[in-house]
Amino acid sequence: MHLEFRHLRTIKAIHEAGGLARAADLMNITQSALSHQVKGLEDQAGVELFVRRTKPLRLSAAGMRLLRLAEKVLPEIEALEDDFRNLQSGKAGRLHIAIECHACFEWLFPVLESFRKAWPDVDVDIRPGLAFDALPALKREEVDLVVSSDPEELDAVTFSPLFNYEPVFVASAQNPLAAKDFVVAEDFRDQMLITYPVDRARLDVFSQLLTPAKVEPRGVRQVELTAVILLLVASNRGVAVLPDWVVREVKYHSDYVTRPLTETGLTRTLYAATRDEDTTKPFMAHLLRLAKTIPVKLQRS
Amino acid sequence: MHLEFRHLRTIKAIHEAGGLARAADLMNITQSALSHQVKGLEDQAGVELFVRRTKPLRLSAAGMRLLRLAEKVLPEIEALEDDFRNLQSGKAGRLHIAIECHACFEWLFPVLESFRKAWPDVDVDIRPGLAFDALPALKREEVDLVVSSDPEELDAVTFSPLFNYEPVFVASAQNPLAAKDFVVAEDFRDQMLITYPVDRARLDVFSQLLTPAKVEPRGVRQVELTAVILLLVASNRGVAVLPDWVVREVKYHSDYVTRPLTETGLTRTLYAATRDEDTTKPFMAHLLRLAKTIPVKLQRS
DNA sequence: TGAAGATTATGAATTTGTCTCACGAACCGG
DNA sequence: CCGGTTCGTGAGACAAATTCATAATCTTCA
Repeated sequence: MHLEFRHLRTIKAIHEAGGLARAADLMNITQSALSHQVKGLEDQAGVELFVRRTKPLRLSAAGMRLLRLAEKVLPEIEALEDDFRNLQSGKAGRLHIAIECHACFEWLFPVLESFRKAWPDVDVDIRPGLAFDALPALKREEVDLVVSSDPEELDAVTFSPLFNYEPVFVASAQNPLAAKDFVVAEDFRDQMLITYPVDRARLDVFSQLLTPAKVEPRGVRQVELTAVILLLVASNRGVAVLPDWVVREVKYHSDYVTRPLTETGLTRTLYAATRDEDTTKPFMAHLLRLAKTIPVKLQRS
Repeated sequence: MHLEFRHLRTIKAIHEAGGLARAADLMNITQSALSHQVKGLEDQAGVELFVRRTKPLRLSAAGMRLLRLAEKVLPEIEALEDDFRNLQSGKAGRLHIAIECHACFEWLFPVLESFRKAWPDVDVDIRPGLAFDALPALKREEVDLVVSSDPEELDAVTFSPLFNYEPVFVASAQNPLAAKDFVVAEDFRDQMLITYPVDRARLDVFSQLLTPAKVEPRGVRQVELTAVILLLVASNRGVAVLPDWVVREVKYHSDYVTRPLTETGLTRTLYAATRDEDTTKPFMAHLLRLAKTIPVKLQRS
């Protein structure tokens, strides 16, 4: 059986117009074409779709069954076409975000909340589990935006700077290092370092400090949640290096102190990587704008 | 946009096969054909359905949207084709019944209950409101079976006899006519006659007795429900003529008596009228068989 | 009942659209 | 870099849908 949407539209039109001839008008098609079409359909289905006893053609029981299908399916198609129109006009789209930096949830959520209100038809999602290979995934269109602090020269990909942050040293007030005004690489040698469970290359403390200085801490413990890291630090089970905004967000824990890394402190920049084609899209531009302003406001409050 | 089922199947196949070439195999079609098809679809939709950056073609966001439609719609079509197959094989069908005889509900319900168990895919219904014109409605396929006690010679329609019944006179034990062994037309002249609210031609008491004898009762009162008719009769507010099976069904009311009409009693036959084409269908044959046996059993019990 | 008007059916010709074939281009893994 | 794989493209073959012209029915109304 070779049913097609055309047939569904035909059935619906004949039902609504109450006859073949009027339906043909409605569809800007010849009455003859409809007659042929109906005949072909009935042949293929092996079922009489219309009562031919009466002259203004009427649907039979089987025809009614088909009509019900049509009334269920045709609106679905219109919805799809609507969605596609939105996609074309840039009102809708997909915005799947990969974050390399593990702590970015903290400022990203407020940004996305604000974004969703403005662009309800954009499919927003955060894709965890591709901390590695996030940029290849971007090129493959598996994700549409990558948050990273390591920009690369990449074809067809733009890195937009979002905001600066400072990775800061966090330790218990009981920790001897709390006495120092700032800490340096060597200070980590006899410390237990608590980090997010990601590759060392993605951790500022290693990429910016320890690896260049060839310093290995006494031990490294990987912990998933920021709150738990701070808990462990506060009870002097180890030290950590976290972006300043993270520490500020949960400053009500007063059992730990923060110190700059190196005398001057480190400054890093967070970037959003997007495909060139997407970067100009209205909703993407809007998101980038939000991601530049909202985190800064959060830090001030 | 000219979406067709073909496209939905294509999208689904490409997704499942993970590539154009394999999908083409799956659909017994050339890879080239699929390429053309996809291109045409994308042109019409104005949306990229696939990510072409990667070599084994993958669905884009818009493609996924289309895939979701496909997965929703395609099963619906299969369900329809299933239904049509059942219609063809005679497992399914429509059985809308028009009853001219107002009291037939009494035996018809048990019949239909039994029938539905055997033919769950047949759409059974009783269509009230066409006591008149039931036979034209049958020819127009608005209904599929008419229960009537007045067979006619009609082209393309078969009248199958179901069972015999006897219209009997019912009156209060207080009514003087209760003293008679049987009643005749003249006896009605000074009685209040209670009938169903239908045309006189459809009432046995008129068509078989009073109209031929040109007798008019003192008055006629029309009442919808059998139980109410018997209630009124029992309290001697009038007399009635009902099919014997009806009276037997509710015999626990002992305040009324029944008497034959005329010395020998009347015998009538109930018929089922069906379109010739339907009469041979298995489910219709089954229903007719049930309608011949079940009412008889009911009368005996 | 018969004629006019409306509605559907049919066959041949035409147009439209889809598929195949053959080939080329791009990509992947070793 | 090269064979193998996958996708894209254009031309021609083929199938299917539509139109045109006309016939066959049915409905209505006088």
